[in-house]
Amino acid sequence: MMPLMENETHSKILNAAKLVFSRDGFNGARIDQIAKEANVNKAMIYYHFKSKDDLYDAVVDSIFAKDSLHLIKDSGDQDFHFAKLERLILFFYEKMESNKVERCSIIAREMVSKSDIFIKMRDKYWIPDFKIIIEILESGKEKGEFKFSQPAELIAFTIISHIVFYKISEVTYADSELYDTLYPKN
Amino acid sequence: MMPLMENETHSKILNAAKLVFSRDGFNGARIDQIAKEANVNKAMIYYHFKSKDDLYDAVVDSIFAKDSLHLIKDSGDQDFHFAKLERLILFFYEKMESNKVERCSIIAREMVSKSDIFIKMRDKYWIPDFKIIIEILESGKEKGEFKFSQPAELIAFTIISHIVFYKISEVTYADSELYDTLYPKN
DNA sequence: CATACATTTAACTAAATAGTTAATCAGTGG
DNA sequence: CCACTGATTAACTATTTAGTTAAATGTATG
Repeated sequence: MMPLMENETHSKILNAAKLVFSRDGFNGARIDQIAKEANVNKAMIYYHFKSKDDLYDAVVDSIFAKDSLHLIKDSGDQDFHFAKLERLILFFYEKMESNKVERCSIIAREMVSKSDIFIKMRDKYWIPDFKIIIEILESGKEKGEFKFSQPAELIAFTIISHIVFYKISEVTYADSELYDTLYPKN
Repeated sequence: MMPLMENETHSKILNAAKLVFSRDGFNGARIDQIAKEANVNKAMIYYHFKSKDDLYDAVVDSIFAKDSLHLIKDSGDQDFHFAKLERLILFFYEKMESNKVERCSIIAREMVSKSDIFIKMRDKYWIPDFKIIIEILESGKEKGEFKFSQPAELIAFTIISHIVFYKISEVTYADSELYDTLYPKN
């Protein structure tokens, strides 16, 4: 069979790795366990990926790389900053929804580590999203559509961090007595 | 020398363990490294603690056990719920400030794990704090001092989560270009 | 079929790491 | 000064774990 869509084994490994890394963290994750859950011989992991680090890197990229706010920054009506901001917030919320558990687990753990991967995530994925929100807040303020006296960075931070923490907590408080009240729809 | 204050070696180990566990996470932390940073022979760790898990447990307790909101719940003026809430929020903020890096690192990592320790932290330390805030919000609403239509749980969650995430992010964005704007005083 | 190339496997290695042990040291009381 | 107790050490063990290898198995192509 020709490699029609990237590669069957490759994606089986990547999917299992997503689950195991997000469940157990990088240091807690076991290559043998990933192989087992991918239903694949361990050596296949090293056939497709250089190392455990490399595999983790691929997992992080597959979760974060494809949904920067840049993708929709310039779509839709450009005149109304409120609608623009609303669209970005909704997009960001929905991106946190997709792969929620994997994404949130990795974010939470990486936020407080100082690994190379963390630096990459922060500077390559998070800060650019931050800046897009900041940009819209500031240009909306210039046009008189928004009014605020705090730095735009702080407003942007408040918006983003609230969504992120709300989603991380959804993972945290699942099975607890508060869950149903905090997350009524689920 | 008599063991005048708990034990010299014991607390040297505990302090080093706090640093190492919070920096590297439970699975990333090395007993040898803790021994090294505590300036203590490795076997001393097993003389004072049953296992790595037991040591981690002690670390978590030493960071979280001593500052429940219960401690100040009934202090001060009991008539004005706004002042009461303000006092609790301030206390909570200050408790997040003390041992900030260790506390936040452990919280962030434990939030998305499902370990026994996590369940203990959530049910023994976090949810009780939640409930104290909820209680005050509700009794303040009854007396007509507060007005809100959302469930009190959600308001309490919003208050607490914002402080927690703000502090976790302080650890996250240290050394980044956004740090000075988000955390101007430091 | 035969050659080449990609994929897969079981068995192996080397290093790391949590935990143990048996011996030693230092102080205290009789 | 001897016996006892708690504290401390260096050396050791058993296991786990990331990573390797060499051989086997397809799979396509001339």
